[in-house]
Amino acid sequence: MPVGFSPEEMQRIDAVVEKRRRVRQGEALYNNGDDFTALYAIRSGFFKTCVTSNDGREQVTGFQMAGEVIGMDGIVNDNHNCSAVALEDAEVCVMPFTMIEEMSRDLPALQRHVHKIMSREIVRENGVMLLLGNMRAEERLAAFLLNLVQRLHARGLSQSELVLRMSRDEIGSYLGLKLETVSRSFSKFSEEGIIEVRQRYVKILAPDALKKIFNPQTYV
Amino acid sequence: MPVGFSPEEMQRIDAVVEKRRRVRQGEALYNNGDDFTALYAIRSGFFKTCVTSNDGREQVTGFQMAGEVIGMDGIVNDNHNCSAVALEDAEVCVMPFTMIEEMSRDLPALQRHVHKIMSREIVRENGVMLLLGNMRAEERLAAFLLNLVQRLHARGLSQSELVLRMSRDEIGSYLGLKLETVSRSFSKFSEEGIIEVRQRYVKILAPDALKKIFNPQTYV
DNA sequence: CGCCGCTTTGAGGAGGTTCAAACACAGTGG
DNA sequence: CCACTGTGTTTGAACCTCCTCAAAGCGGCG
Repeated sequence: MPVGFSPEEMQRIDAVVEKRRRVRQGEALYNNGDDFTALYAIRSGFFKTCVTSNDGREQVTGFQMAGEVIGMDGIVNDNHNCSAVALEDAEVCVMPFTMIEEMSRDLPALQRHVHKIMSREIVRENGVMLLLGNMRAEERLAAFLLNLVQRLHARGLSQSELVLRMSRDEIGSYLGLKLETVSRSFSKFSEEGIIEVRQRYVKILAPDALKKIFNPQTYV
Repeated sequence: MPVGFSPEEMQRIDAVVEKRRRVRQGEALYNNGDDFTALYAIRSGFFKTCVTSNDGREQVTGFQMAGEVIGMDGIVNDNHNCSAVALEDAEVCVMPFTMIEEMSRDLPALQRHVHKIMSREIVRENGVMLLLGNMRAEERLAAFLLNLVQRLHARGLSQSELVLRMSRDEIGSYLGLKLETVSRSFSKFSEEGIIEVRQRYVKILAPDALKKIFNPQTYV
């Protein structure tokens, strides 16, 4: 959330953010087609968002963690275009979008903040498109791990150890790979001593090797 | 642009939109890294937007035509995250973003409009991710052609004939395929009597067949 | 006409998928 | 306590799609 508001302003902002909602592991915060009413700020827990083609193929479009905002997909058509499912028990702030719009008319800093959040999502998706369109399996997985650990580190967690909240299948869906390919790539990294893997526990032993895989040119 | 404004409001909106800029074929409207100052509404012409990885791989993230707005990628970091290149001579409205923000504080309908445009872009990119992550070459190309012709049709052009503004290479980059694969898929469609192709001229002979390829399940 | 960029087409190869089986681990119940 | 089940993961082998490399074709323009 942005900073630099007066006490009264903070009070108004708090009002938007006061409503909470708990989502249990496996439950959806919202589903494709649901009416759009609010954006959600994740207070705790871990989500995946995914879209589905009408013949049933699913694409995970992102994994979101505490501090991130989801639901922007619903604004265009007043109903959600994707589903957000909790990968672990979670709590979110429900921020009614009409209130956000109302307030951001009075508070330029908030307005700018909202715009930045949406723009950040556009830029993130540009990056995923680059990954899906150009990278090979191991590059994708390296990029994924580096991104994940970097975000976790920004939240005070380790920059080398992590416990994946999602299955191989969900990683594969996000990266445009089959779960077997994800598993094989994990094994390969492990054999090469780059990471240590035991199920969902991952320890990054050689972050530079991962970065080199992700972006070969830089290190040649 | 939204509707339902009073005369004075329209006047203010016109002021935002009054500045024009011409971009010749092959020139960039903005480049990756450029300072972000404005959004651009395309008045005429055709653009591609693309991101580049630091080892030089390029991913076309979209093709944009008259009536569409580009530049939202620049809002987060106050500089552009991708490049927008004209594929044919083009003219855009330069809409300074500070003016957009200022005005949308006064005009809720404009504010909502801005939000929708950004949300639409997020949703569009979700769709591309689904395409890149799940579809095979011919499905991608079918989806691409159908999307293109639908957008052209919405602008009063034919719903069966079109002239591609982009090369096979650019189509391939957008679809996560090599140009040869794009070319082969075109040829395959042509052999099957689904389309007629001569270089960049394409005529869709059997739109239903294309739709069937794009989304097999629906027609089984 | 001859050059150049783009496109088409072919042949061979690589990376990822598919199918299948075995394994790990958590939870359940005898 | 341990076998039993179910879900998720790993690993192997065969296959397929798409990529790579190469050459020829097309079309526009000086």
